[in-house]
Amino acid sequence: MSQLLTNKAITPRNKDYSQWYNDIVLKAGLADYSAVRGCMIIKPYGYTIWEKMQQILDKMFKDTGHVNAYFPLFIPKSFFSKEASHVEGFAKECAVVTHYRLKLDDEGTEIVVDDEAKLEEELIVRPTSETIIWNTYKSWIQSYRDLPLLINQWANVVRWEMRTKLFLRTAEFLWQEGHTAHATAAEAIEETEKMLNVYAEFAENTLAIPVIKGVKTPNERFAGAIETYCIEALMQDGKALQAGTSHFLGQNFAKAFDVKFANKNGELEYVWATSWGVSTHLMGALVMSHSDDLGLVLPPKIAPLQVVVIPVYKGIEEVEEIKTKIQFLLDELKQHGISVKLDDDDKQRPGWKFAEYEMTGVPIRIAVGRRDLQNNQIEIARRDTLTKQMISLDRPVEYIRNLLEEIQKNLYAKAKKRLDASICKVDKWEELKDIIETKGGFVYAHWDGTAETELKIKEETKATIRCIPLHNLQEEGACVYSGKHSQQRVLFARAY
RNA sequence: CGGGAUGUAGCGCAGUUGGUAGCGCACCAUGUUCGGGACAUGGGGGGCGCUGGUUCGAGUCCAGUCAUCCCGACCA
Repeated sequence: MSQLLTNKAITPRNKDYSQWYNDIVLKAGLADYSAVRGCMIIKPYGYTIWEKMQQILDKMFKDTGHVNAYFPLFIPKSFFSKEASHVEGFAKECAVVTHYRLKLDDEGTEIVVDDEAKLEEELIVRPTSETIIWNTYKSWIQSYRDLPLLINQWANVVRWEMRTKLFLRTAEFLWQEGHTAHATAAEAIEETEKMLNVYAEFAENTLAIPVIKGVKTPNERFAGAIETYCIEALMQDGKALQAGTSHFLGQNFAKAFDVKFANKNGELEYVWATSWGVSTHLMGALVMSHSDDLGLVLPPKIAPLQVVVIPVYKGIEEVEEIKTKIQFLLDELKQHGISVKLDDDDKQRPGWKFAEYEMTGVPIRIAVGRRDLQNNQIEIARRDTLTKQMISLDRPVEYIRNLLEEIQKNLYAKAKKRLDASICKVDKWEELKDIIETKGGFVYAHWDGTAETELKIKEETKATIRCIPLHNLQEEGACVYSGKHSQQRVLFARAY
C-alpha cells in the first residue's frame, strides 16, 4: 500500500515545483516523453484539452472575421534572409532539411542519407510562417479591395530549443498563427489590439487565468515586429508566463517580400501586417495555474469531462439499481451540454476512482450508493475546494450547473487574487533583487528605457521586463537600477 | 554548448568482494471484497541502452558511444 502510494504520488509543490509540474503532466495523462529529443507525445487526455482550446479560439477568430488556411511546413532557406531581424531571431534554432532520400549503405546493412539526393536549396522546417505567408500574399494582394486579408493557420512549428520541458518548451509544438494584411497602419494596429483582447478574454473566461496586457520592450520584441503586445500570467511559483502575443509588423514583411497594393487613388503602397499566436505553451499555463498536490485542477469550461458519477455498490444487482435510478441525471446533464461519465468499471474500487479523478482534474465528482438512494440523495465533491456535500436527488441538475459556474469563477478569483497580491511596487534596487529572489511575482518599478539597463538587470536577477502594461500610468521617477530619469514603471519578473 | 545524474520486466526500483537476474505495482486466472488508491492463492513476462575489452565466467570491472532527465546560457 505504501509502495502503491509512492508510485502514484505527486511530488508536492513546496518540495520541488518543477518535479510537481512534470508529475502532473505525466500522471494525469496529458503528455509523455518521446523517442525524439525535445519532442513530446500529447496523449489523448491532453490532446482533448488542446482540441477544446482550439474549438473555442477558432470560433472567436471566425467571429472576428478570420478564416483558416494552411501553408507548407517547409520554407526555402532564402526566404529567411529577406527580413534581417527575422533571420537573426530564428537562425540559431532552425531544423534544416538538406536531402530527400535515404539508401542502404555499401554493406547493405544500414540506412544512410543518400549524398546524391542533396537539395539544391535547403528547406527550413518552419519556426513560424511569416516568410512563406508573405511570399504568398504578394500574389494575392493587388488592390485595396483585396484588403484586409485575415487569415489564421493551425499548425505545428519547430524551434530547436537547447533545453526542453513538457508543454512549456518543446522542439516541436502546436499553435495557431494569424497573419493579416491591411491598407493602413491604424487598421493593422487595431487588429493587433483586437486579437490581444481575444487572447485575454480566452485566457480569463475559458482558462480562468487572469492576465496582464501590455507591450514588450524593444529587446523582447518578436523578430521583425514594430510592436509586440502580450498577455502575461503568473504561475503558482511566482514565475511569469507569456500566454499569448500579438505583433504589429508595420511594413517590414511587405517590404521584404515586395507586397504592394493600389490605393483608391491608384498609388502603390506597401501593405501593413500583423501576426499573432498562442501555442501548447498555454497547456503548461493551465496546469500551473490551478493544480494542487493531488493532481490536475481544470476549469469546467476546458475540462474534457466535467462530471463523473461513481456508483458505490456490492454486487451486480446494486449497480444495476443505482444505474437505473440515476440514468435521468446523466440524460439531463447531457441535455444541458454538460459532459458526464458514469464509471462503473468493476475492476477498481471507489477509493481508487476518487483518487484517479482527482489526479485528472475532473471538476465535479458524484458518488452514489444504495444508502444514498434510500435517502434520496447523492454526494457531490468539488475538485477545486475538495469539499463534499449531500444534495437531494429531486432536482440535482440545476445545482450541478450552478456549481460548474461557481468552480469556474472560483478558480479565476483565486488566481486573480494571487496575481494581484504578487505585484509589488518597488523603488529600491536591493528590494527588487530581494523580491525577485525570495517571493517572486511581478515587480513594478521605474526603468530608464534603455536596453542596456534591461540586460544588466536580467544578468543580475534573471528577471526580465515582462511588459509595459497597456494604459500605463505616466509618472516621473528614477530608474530602479541606474537612477536615471524614468517616465513610467514596468513589470519585472522571472519567466518561463 | 558547460555542470550533475540516470539507463535492469509495461511502470517504479534492488542487485553485496564478478558465479549465469529479483522485488513492488501493473497484467492473466479463481475466489472473497467494494462509502477514500482491497486481499488471498496460482500464473505469464526481461538477460540488464549500445559497442568493444579484461576474465574460465560481466548488470557488476575498463574504454568508448548513444539516449533521457535535472541545473545553467537561449526561447512560446
